[in-house]
Amino acid sequence: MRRRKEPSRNISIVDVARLAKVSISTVSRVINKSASVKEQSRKRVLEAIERLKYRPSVLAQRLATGKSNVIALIIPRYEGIFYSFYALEIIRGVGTLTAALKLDLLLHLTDAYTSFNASGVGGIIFADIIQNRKQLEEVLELGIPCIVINNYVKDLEVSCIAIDNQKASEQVVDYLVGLGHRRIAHITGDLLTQAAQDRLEGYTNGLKKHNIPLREEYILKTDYSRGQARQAAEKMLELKERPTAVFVASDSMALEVMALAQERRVFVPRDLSVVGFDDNPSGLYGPVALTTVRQPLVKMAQDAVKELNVIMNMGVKNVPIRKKYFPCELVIRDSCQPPQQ
Amino acid sequence: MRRRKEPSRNISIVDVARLAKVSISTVSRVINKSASVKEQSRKRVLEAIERLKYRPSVLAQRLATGKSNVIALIIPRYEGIFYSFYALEIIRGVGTLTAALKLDLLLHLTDAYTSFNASGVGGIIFADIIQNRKQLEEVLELGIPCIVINNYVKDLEVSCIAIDNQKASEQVVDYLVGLGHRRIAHITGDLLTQAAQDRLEGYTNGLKKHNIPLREEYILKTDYSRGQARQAAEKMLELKERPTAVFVASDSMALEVMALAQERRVFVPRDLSVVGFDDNPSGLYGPVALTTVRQPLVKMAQDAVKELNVIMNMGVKNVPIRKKYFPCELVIRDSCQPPQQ
DNA sequence: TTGAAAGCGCTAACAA
DNA sequence: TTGTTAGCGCTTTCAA
Repeated sequence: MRRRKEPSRNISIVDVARLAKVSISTVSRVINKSASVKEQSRKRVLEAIERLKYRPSVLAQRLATGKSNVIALIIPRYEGIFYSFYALEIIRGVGTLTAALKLDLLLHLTDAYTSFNASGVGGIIFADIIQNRKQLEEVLELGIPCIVINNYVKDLEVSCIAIDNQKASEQVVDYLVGLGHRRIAHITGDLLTQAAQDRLEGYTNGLKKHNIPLREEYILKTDYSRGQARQAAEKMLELKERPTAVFVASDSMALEVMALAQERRVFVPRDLSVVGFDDNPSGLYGPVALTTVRQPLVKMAQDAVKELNVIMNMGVKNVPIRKKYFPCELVIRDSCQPPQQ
Repeated sequence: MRRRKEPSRNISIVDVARLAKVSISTVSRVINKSASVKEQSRKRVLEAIERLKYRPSVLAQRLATGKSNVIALIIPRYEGIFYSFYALEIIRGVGTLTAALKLDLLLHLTDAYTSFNASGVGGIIFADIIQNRKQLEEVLELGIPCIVINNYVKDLEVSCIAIDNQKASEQVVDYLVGLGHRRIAHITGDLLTQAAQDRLEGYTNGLKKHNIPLREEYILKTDYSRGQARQAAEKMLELKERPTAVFVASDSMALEVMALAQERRVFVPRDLSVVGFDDNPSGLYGPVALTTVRQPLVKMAQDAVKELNVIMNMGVKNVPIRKKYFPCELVIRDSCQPPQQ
């Protein structure tokens, strides 16, 4: 496996020093713009660097300074994560901001078990915690700067930024009840995720608030996949007392529900009102534009990078732990109307 | 900026050696499962590692071996890259396979200019080359293992894997002509990308093959964004001699075109046949399922990782350069029919 | 303003 | 089977 070094050694700081006729310390100084260097030597060094096409080894720099500008984004890899709008939005938010801050981004898709070697990483963003709590605990124990997004972690000393799914879901119920609905179903996401749990809780709280009794058969559980959404919808449409409205835990599932309804000649919104979650642009191009909840995923991700960067610069112990919620917004389009009598 | 090392030194191989009462070489040996170590010492080392919660520094390992298991995925950051189905599919393909091969994935979104410091990286995948050819050339010059996807680079000594956009586009024209269409328009993607160029070329070749004269006004240029797609569609629908079919360079743009057509009471497929490109699942949930071209993006990306891994293990000079095309597949759904007379 | 030298944490050749 | 030691390429004291 391991080969000997290629005959052509990499050019290093030593070569530059030799060519510029200075010591390596001086070269280091000009690279880092630290300390003062005589203009003349500086110029010679710069020239040498140019001529040799020298690039400092970030590895060696990190080893020597003990500082790394790499941040790792850890995304739990559950079934279908990659079909989710969610993942891309997070990557987008983190990706743009790390680039802007000149940080390197290590993308790590993890299952629950593989342990992640965080050495060499300056900070970590956990995009949700699903079955990988142990990883988080390990990182905290090592004192590596770290922040959790999309999961409001109550029982650990770690900063986190989450979406207020519960409140948003309550508002969805408020809205539907406001339209006159009483038979409101909920197709959940994967209840291993906090988001799905919170949406379910918001739904039940919402009903409670309006004195609408909870019905077991109106709660249909899925894993966020389109396949299960379809099954759930089938079950739902076959109920003797069919709901007049359904709140679906993601837009892509809501689209599947609408597609199935159409096949079954159940018309949205006339016969069935549908609300999704995500504000996925796909929701715009169907026969009926989907009413949904917009969550500021990109902003949340960017905020996380900003905050993490602060922690990395100030030191874990010098930044207070902060836990916050970002609000969502109900986006009303065409998929809901008052129920037919 | 630079702080002194925290008082609590990281635990290193030395600590483990001390605790296990062996030399650091022995510790290194058990970490790497290299050479043979007496079972007894091995056990002591393992225990020490456990007790100290020791994790080898990947930085130091890489520096010492000169080998890195990090591969960088460089994605050109043009407007809207992150809204593209393309980017996520690539990340998905690369992400899953790097995980499987136990490689770390560095995600780098680049504009044309920022130079990427490749030191510390074992290999690089360029996801398309748009305005960043210089980066590629630099990497090649440094002799870093590298592979380009989604761009068939003819004039550089580098392996590449691309989609056969041209052939696929010709087939689209064949199909439309086969249905009886002669007035076929094309809404292009960003012509800075090779994919968009090739699709345009396939379109023109297809027409030529069927002796259909090319019409300037039937070629509408965009940057792949939905906004420009809408503008292009508006222009197209206002032509005196309106096309009966349009081949759109991406599904998301095709959806926008269909949405606009509907607003204008131009019915798809009756009044206008539409073909997209990507096989984006969003195409399935509209009023009319979109006929499109399926491109094996994920496979291509995975193949790239495999190939890159080989290069990384064998050495750049010991692996022949290979350039290949992956074929596409026309997926016929409901958005096309013979033209009305 | 500069250079020598001691790390940073690890691997691997060599000797024992 | 083990330990000693010389790197890997850089930063950073310390002394000059």
